[in-house]
Amino acid sequence: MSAISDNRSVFVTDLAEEVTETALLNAFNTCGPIRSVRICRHSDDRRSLGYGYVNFLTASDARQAVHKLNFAQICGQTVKVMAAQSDRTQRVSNNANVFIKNLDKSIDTKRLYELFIPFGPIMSFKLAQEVNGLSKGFGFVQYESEESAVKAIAAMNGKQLESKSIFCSKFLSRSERSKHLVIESDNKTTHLYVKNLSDDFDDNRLAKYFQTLIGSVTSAKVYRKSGKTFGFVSVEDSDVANTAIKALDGQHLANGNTLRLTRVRKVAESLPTDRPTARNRLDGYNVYVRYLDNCFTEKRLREMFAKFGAIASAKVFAESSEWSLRTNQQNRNYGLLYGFVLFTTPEAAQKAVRLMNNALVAKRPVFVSAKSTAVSTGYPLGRHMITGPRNGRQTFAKRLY
DNA sequence: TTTGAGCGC
Repeated sequence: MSAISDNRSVFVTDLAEEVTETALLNAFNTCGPIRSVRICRHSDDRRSLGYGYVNFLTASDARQAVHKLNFAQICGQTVKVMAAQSDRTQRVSNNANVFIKNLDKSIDTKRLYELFIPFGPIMSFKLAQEVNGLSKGFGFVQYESEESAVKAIAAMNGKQLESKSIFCSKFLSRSERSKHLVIESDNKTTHLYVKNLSDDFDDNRLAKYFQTLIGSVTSAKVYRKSGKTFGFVSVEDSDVANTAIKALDGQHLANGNTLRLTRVRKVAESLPTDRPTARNRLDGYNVYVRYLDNCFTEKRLREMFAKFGAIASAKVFAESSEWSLRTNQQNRNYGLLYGFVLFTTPEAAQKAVRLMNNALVAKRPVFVSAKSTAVSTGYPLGRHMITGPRNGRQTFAKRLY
C-alpha cells in the first residue's frame, strides 16, 4: 500500500509558478514533521504545474495543515489546501458535489468556501475564474457527504448575496445535464405522436377526436405506412399535451386498437445547448466510408470516389487508438479502418452515397453514408492517428470534424 | 451565460 495517497498527505494548489519545494516545506513545517514535499512539474521543461503535495508523518498533522494553511499566502499568492485524494472516482462521483451559479463577481474563492463550510466538511471547491483571476460567477463545492450537499442546497439556493440571488443544485456533468434538458424539453412539448390509429382516421377525424376529448387542437395530421396508421397532433400548450397523454394513452378505439400517445421526442443534437461543431460545416460535403481491407489507404479511397466529383480531401482512420499494435510486419493496416471523403460539392457527396453504399469493392461491401457513425466509438476528441499511404507511417492530425 | 476534475513518487 502506497503511503502517498493515505490521509497523511495534503494537496496544495493555486501555487505561484515560482514556489519551490523549499518554500512549500517552510510554509507547512509549522504543522508538524514532514516526510516529503513535491511540486508537480511539466516533464519537458520542469515548470511548475501550480500544485503539489505535502506528506506529513501523521494524519492529524495533515488535517491541521488543511485547517491552518488553506488560503495562506505563499510567495504572495493565496493557495488552497485540501486532503489529497488521488483516486479520481472518489473525487468525481460521491453525489455530494454542489454547483453554484449567479454569484456576484465580488465573491472570491475564500468567501465561497466560507459560505459553504457551515454545512459540512468540504472535499474540494473551486470558483471558476478568468485568467486574470476575476470570478466567472459560478463554482463548485464538493462535500464529503451527500447529506451536507443536500443541507447546503436547501439553505443556499435562492439566497441573496450582494447584488444577486444565487442558484445552487447538485452538480451534473455536461452529458448528464444534456440528457436532463432533453427530458425537460420533452415535457414542455406541445407536439404529440399518436399510433395504433384505426384505418378510418384521416386528418379531420383525428383533429375532431382530440378536439372533443381535450379541446384546443392546433393541428392534426395522419400518415399511413406499411399498413399502419399513425399521426401527429399539436395542441395549444404543454399542460394540455400532458393532460392528453394521461387521458388518452391506452384508450381503446372502436375497432379494439389500443391508442398510444406520446410526446414527440426531441433529439439531443437539436438542443440549443449543443455547440456548433466543425463537423457541421462539412455536412453535406463529407462522406463517411467504412470498409474492411488490409490495404485501405487514402490513395485507394480517392481512386474509389474520384468518379463522383472533385475531392477536397480523403482521410483514413484506424478503428482503435491502439492502431500501432494492429499493424502487421509488412506495415499494412489491418483491423477496422474507416475514412472520410470530402467533396467540393454536396451533389458529388450525395451521388457517392447513392452509388457506393453496399457496392462490392474487391468482393467486399463498402459502407458509405453521409453521417459518421464513428462518433460513438469512444474516440477521444482532438488528435487522431492517421495511416500514411501504404508504408504505414503514422502521423497525428486533427480530425476532420 | 457560465454544470470541474488540479492528485504524485
